[in-house]
Amino acid sequence: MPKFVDHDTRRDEIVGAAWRVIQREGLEGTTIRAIAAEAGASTAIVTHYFQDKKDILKSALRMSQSRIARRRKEALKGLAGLEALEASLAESLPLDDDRRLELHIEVSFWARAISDEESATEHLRSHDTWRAVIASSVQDCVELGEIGPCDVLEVADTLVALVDGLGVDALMHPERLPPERQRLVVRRELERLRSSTDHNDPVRESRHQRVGPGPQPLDGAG
Amino acid sequence: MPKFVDHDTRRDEIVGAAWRVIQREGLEGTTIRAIAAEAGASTAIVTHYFQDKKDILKSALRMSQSRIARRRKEALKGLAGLEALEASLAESLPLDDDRRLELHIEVSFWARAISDEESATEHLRSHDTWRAVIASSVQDCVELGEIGPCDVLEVADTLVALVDGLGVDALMHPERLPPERQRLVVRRELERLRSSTDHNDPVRESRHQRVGPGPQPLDGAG
Amino acid sequence: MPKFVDHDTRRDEIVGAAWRVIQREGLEGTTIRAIAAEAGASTAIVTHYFQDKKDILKSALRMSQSRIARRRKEALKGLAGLEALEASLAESLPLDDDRRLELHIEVSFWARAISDEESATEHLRSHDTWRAVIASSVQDCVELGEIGPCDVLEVADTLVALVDGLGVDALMHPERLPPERQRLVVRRELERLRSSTDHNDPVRESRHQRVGPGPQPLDGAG
Amino acid sequence: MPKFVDHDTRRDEIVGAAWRVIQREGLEGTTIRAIAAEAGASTAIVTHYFQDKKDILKSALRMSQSRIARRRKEALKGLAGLEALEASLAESLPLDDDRRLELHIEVSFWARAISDEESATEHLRSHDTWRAVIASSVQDCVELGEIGPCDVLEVADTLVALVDGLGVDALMHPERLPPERQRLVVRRELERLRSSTDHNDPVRESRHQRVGPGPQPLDGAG
DNA sequence: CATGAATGAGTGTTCATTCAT
DNA sequence: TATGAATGAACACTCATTCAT
Repeated sequence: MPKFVDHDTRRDEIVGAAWRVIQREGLEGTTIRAIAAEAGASTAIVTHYFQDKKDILKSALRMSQSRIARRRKEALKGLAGLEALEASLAESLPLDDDRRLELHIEVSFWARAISDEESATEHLRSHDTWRAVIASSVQDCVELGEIGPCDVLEVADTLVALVDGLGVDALMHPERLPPERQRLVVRRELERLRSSTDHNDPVRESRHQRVGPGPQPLDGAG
Repeated sequence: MPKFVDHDTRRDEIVGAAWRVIQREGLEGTTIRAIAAEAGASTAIVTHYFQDKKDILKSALRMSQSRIARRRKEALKGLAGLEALEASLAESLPLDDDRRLELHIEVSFWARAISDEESATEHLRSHDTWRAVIASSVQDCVELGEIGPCDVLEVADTLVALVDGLGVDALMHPERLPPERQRLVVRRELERLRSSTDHNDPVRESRHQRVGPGPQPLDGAG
Repeated sequence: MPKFVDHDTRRDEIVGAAWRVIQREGLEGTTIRAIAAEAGASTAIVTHYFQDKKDILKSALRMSQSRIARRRKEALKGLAGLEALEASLAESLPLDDDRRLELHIEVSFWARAISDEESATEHLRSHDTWRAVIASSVQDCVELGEIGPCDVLEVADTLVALVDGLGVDALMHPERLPPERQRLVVRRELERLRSSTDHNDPVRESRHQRVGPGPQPLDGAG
Repeated sequence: MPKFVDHDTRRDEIVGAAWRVIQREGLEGTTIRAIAAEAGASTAIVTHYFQDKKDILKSALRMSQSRIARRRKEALKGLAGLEALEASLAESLPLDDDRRLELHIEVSFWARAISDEESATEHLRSHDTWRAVIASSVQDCVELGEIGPCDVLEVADTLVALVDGLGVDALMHPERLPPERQRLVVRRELERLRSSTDHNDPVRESRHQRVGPGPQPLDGAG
């Protein structure tokens, strides 16, 4: 007659505890003991639900990544073009406590992803997905004519990098980069993206020819 | 008289060893023992030259920061406007092994700066300086007429965030963002910055007279 | 359910091991490693049952103090007057191996109690109790008429000091002060105490009726 | 051309520094570094003037012992009998800062003398000398008729133990046993010694009218 | 399912000591 | 004579992990 405990629920509780510890103590200061204490359980229960410490941390990271990914997807619903793009980018910024927590977890694993091959692969998996989403969203803007023809992947790399950097800067110095400031930076970037391309293109409807190696998106020669 | 050893030189050697260990093992895996071994010395030598572990790590970070800062300053020499701005931004990117190492060290301390107040202050010190340098460089571009009037600080925040994000992305996924790709992203961002603002400035030709070597640093299209 | 181990028993075992190490190696030579080895366990077990080293040592001292206190109390049972006093004092002397061990532990902390405020307070707590017991016992002798009226607290200070000094002298030089010698010193001190005061008490015979087992505890002269 | 430094003077300075460190930090907390710092010299100089740490500590103890011994001897000058005895005993009590310091040093080595054979021998050397001095002084009192015939060595053991215990008690709890209290305890002890014996001396009646009836307290021979 | 007991490896740090100058 | 450099051993303590219950 086992206790009525949902295995997955218990796991999620522990991952949640791990999140809070990581946020409070940093990844280095995160110990199984601390996670157990935060979850109000014994030390051994953590290794009961997870293989080992690595396993908990990986789970914590993955849950963070999947939550952010879900948010981004949901942010796109009902929107299109630049509006959708901006909404999606905003989901990766630490605009409120929830997103701050999730992003903090992610950033905590960045250093690891630089040194460690396995962590790098893990990170690439999620990062590539995001990059593809952004690229697709940019492509959508182009097709809608909101921005002129351009190297979509390069723009995606730019936006991803901008939001990554903006996010970590805001986490480190929230008073310098409060939510409104972050939004402004992203909005202006998108405005520049638009104005730097579309004003050169009076006949932009026809523009969709753009594809392939394409014209010179940057020097506005087109 | 004591043994002939230059105190500062020895300290630098140890900091160098610390760098290599941080790069190889990550900040968490960096132990005094490992640093000592890397420096080819005994454990106790580290606490002979440094107060404690915190002291070594702080020294390692500061040396990294000051080297990057020096590079940025030197990159500006003899240049002006967008050319100078681009050169300075490039110095913060992991374009070669030296810069990769230095940036890796910096990024390793980011997570710490989010959780820990003291680390945050330490980071802010160096980050603010950089932001000011970039802002001043942007202002220079405006005055030169290379870009139109704009919110200089906001643009600085954007560029700093972009380079921060681009740097860490490139460190994590060097094959995805090789040096040339990084340069391209930055160049295009500056390009957009120019084209999105200067068309609002009909009198820019006159202003361009002020400039030194060349008005169109990026594509020379004119 | 966890392993069947009695927590307190295990703690006592470790304290016992600590005692033996302190006796053998001295307080300075007492390391957690040595205690663990003496207890036949791993190093970490000590910090499993105790907060830290300070905690073990404090426990070791307190157990020693409480054992001695218990002995003193038991020694008084069924006795009164000088007989009781002598018995109680004797319990603080290193007359056999058990008492030698316990006293050795106590003396080991004396130096600490001189320098360190906290240790001093800790020592005072136990020392005051003892002094009060002795004073009360002396008072009893006075009331029984075995010794004449006197400054009871001063006599208590004297006896406590004598036994403290005699104990440590005997621990350092057991061959010079074997058990019989220690007993003799105490007995003669009490003898002097009696003979130097009781001539002032002409009515002491009548009072002696009150006493229990025997009125002339020391020489039985009546 | 060597510096003009008197070897012995320098040694004494270091020993003095060691004293202060022992008093402040306790014997366990006394490190060569701390002694060197206290003496305002480098670490290596300590091992230059002394073989090793043991050597410094031994020297510190011996200097303390010899100072106390010299004091005791000087205290006897011009005095005789009980007066001399009391003066000599007083020199072993922590009645002022100097004596407190010296006694503190001594007591710090007691625990060591219990465990360690060599320290015990070292202590015995000085303790025996003192005991002999006291015994001789007691003998002097007997011969002067100030106290009656008695077991001189036993009385010496008593007085030595009393002063040892009183000294350490006063060091641990100076507010409980201020100088005056210590003197009182010793004086009363000597008074009891006198009054409990001298009435047995029929040839001294004139001197001690006041004595009572009392039997011979110790041998009960009557 | 859950837990306290127990461990061994490893942490930063301190120490007395030796060495070259 | 004097000193900083350098070391290796030892310290208390923490950790992730395993085991028996």
